[in-house]
This record gives sequence, C-alpha cells and structure tokens, in this order.
Amino acid sequence: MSTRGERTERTERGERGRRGDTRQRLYRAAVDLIAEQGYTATTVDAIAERAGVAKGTVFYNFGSKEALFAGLLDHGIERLADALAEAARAPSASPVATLDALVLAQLRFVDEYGPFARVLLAEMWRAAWQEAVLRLRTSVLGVYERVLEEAVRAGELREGLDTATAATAVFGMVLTVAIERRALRPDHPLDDVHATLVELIHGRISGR
Amino acid sequence: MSTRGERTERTERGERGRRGDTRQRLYRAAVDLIAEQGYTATTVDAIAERAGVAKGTVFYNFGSKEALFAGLLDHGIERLADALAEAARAPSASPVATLDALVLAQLRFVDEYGPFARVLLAEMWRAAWQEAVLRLRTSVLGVYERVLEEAVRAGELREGLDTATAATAVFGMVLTVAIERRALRPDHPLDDVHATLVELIHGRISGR
DNA sequence: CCTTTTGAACTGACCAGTCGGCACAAAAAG
DNA sequence: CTTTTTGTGCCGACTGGTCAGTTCAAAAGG
Repeated sequence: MSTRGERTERTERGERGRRGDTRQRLYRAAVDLIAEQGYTATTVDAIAERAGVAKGTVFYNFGSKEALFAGLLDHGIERLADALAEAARAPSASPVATLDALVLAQLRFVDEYGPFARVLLAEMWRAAWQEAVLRLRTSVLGVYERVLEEAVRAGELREGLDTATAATAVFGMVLTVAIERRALRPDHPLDDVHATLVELIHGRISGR
Repeated sequence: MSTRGERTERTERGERGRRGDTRQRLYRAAVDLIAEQGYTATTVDAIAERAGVAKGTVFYNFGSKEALFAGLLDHGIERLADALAEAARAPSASPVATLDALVLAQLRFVDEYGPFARVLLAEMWRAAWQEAVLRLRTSVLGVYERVLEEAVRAGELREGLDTATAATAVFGMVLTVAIERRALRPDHPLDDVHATLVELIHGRISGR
C-alpha cells in the first residue's frame, strides 16, 4: 500500500536491469530463509541482509513483506508450470509416456528449486495465498489433468477416471517424495525415484 | 529452559483428570490456530483465549510455546500411527487389500483431524522438529512400509520394489489429496476419492 | 493441604514499515 | 563542453507496536 514501487512500467516485468537484479536476489534470499524458518519467523531484516541489500530496498521494491512473498510464489509457480508445460510439449510415444516425462520434470524441478518446493508444500493451503493456489491449480495441476484426460481418450487409462483427483494425487506424491529425498536421502539417484513412482502410477508395481 | 512444566509424572501421559482436560483443550486450540496462521504467527495469548484458559495455565502446563507444539505433534502422530496400525491389524484378504485399508484409514484421519494434517504437512520438513519427523517416519511410514514388504513377499508386488520410497509416495499422495478435498471439495465423497487412489496404486488405472 | 488455575502486570527483545537523505547517471540548460 | 536538474534505486536509523515468557498473590478444586 506504499505510493512507491512498481513505478517504472518501462522495464515491464521487472526482470532486467539493476532493479531486476535486486528483486531476483531478494526472491532467492527470501525463499531460502522461509524454507528454513517459515514465513512469519523470517524477518525482512534477515532477508535484506542475506540478499546484501538494505532493508529499505525491500520496501522500495515490493512495498510490503506480503507482496514480496506473493511475488515469490507467483514467480516460482510460473517456473514450475513452464517446466511441466515444456515436458508435456515434447514428443512422446503416448500420453502415458508424457505423464512419465511430467513426473521426471517435476522431480528435476524440486531437485533444482528445493527451497521453493518446501515453501510451496508448507504454504499451499494457507487461506492468505488463495490467489497463488488458484494459479497453481490451473497452470500446474492443469498440465497433469490435460495429459490424464488425453490418456483416457486414447484408451490408455480407464474411462471415467477422476482426472482432477488423480492429478492432485500424482502432484502431491511427487512433491512429497522429491522433498523427502532432498532432505533425507540426497544421494538416492533421481532416476531410481522416478522409476519407482512411474511403476506406481502405471500399475507395473503389481507382480500378478 | 523453564523450571516448571511436566511437574507431575504421576499422571504419566497426562491424559486423565483436570490437567489432562486442560492440555487437550490447549492442543485443540493451538492446532486450529496454527493450521490457519502458521506456528510463529500464532500467539500464546490467542491459544489461551481460544482454549478458554488463562495464559499462565499454558506455561504452567507446558513451560513454553515450543514445548506445547512439540507435544501437540507427538500427540497427533501417535493418533495417526494408532489409526493406521489398527487398520493394518484388521484381517484382510491380502497384503494389497491391507494397503487399501491403510489408505482409507489415512483419508478418514485427515477428514477428522484436518487442522492437524495441515500442520503436519506444513511443518513436516522443518529442521526444528527433527524428533517428531523421526517418530513419523518410524511409526507412520513404517506401517506402510511393512505392508508393502509383506505384499512383495506374497508376490503381489514386484520383487525389488523400493518400499521406502513407495511408502512415502503413498503417504504423501493421500495426505495431499485429503487436504485438498477438505479445503476445496468438501462434498466430494470420501469413498470416491478412496476408489481413485486405490486404482492408482494397484495399476487398475490402466485400461490396457 | 497440595495441586492446578487464574489474571494481570511487567520486561526485554524483536519487528514491519517509515522517512529523510545519498549516489549516480542521463537529460536539460546554459 | 560545463553546469544544473531530475529520476531512480538504495540506504539505515528510527518508531510504534507486538509478543514470549515471568512473576505472584489469590482463588478454586479435589
């Protein structure tokens, strides 16, 4: 609610130039700290210090701690959605093969942006960030859901499958496993994890 | 840190009597508020007020906000572990059928103790609660893992399956879906959700 | 009586947000 | 070319308020 910030529309999405740099540094510092301590426990002073920036700069760029966090969520969700959309766009043998690629892409995303993934998992269901959750559901879960529907149409998955629930299930499964791996079993090879999850989804898990 | 709290070992697990009542009320109030606002944002004053208890009582019973929260986590994890263990103990046609029962039990638990489930999901990977996480892994995930191993031994699941990863996967999948259902689709019948998840796990999802 | 709870006052630390000012580059004026 | 102005990004001390935890005398309970 400051009169400042977002003053220059010249740089459009604020990605370029000095200011863009500062914002990236603040996102990074904030997500790291919030992943460790939680949103409320993370002070703006600490974020500024880790980013190598004065406290005033945070408010100059974002107006409030909440706005910084909202921007951070949007930014990360956009990256995740892009990563999944790209994986879905790549040519594959079948819709189910595309699903495998989505799982791998999500695993890789968490591997690379672990702190963001933890923040996402922790804050996903907080009422305060409704807007961001909505974006997550349409842009990220939407990718899963579309691929699942395609697989149903192609006859690869059972007709009448509740694709919305299945999409959430796969997303949550991958997120949980990937975060656990990063936290407790970092040398467990990503491909092994991917193989196990894919088995689970395909039903190749069954020995019958 | 405080010299007070945990004074009487007479009531052992502090479940009975006047003091036990107070503790239960405090657990409930705390878990509700923390689910909504997060740990740090929830003040002891607010917890005491919602529990209908004086602030001093919180510190008389738990010694600190942190100890209250640690007790709350332990308490909830124990309940969850009990619920799953009971489901696993019930007679069933096969290990895989037991797995289905576990999923249903977990769904029901989240349905009943939604706020706790949200707190668990949010705080699960925070370094501060290492001890509780360890208990979660041995007592809750352990139930899943044992059933999965049994299914492997019975030849119902593929030999060599990474049961540890699979256990985490199923647990995270169910937790995510159940919380999403509670938050956004409360009238979606629990049994439908259960059916979809069970299909996913069994591989009956495949139409081939 | 001994345990538990109450309620209110107090402290000391901590924190989001503010504000006046600095640095610097590029444009405008001379 | 030199000087002045302007806009932008950044700085960091400061403020007003909040909160965990303490203390304690008195009451309730069993």
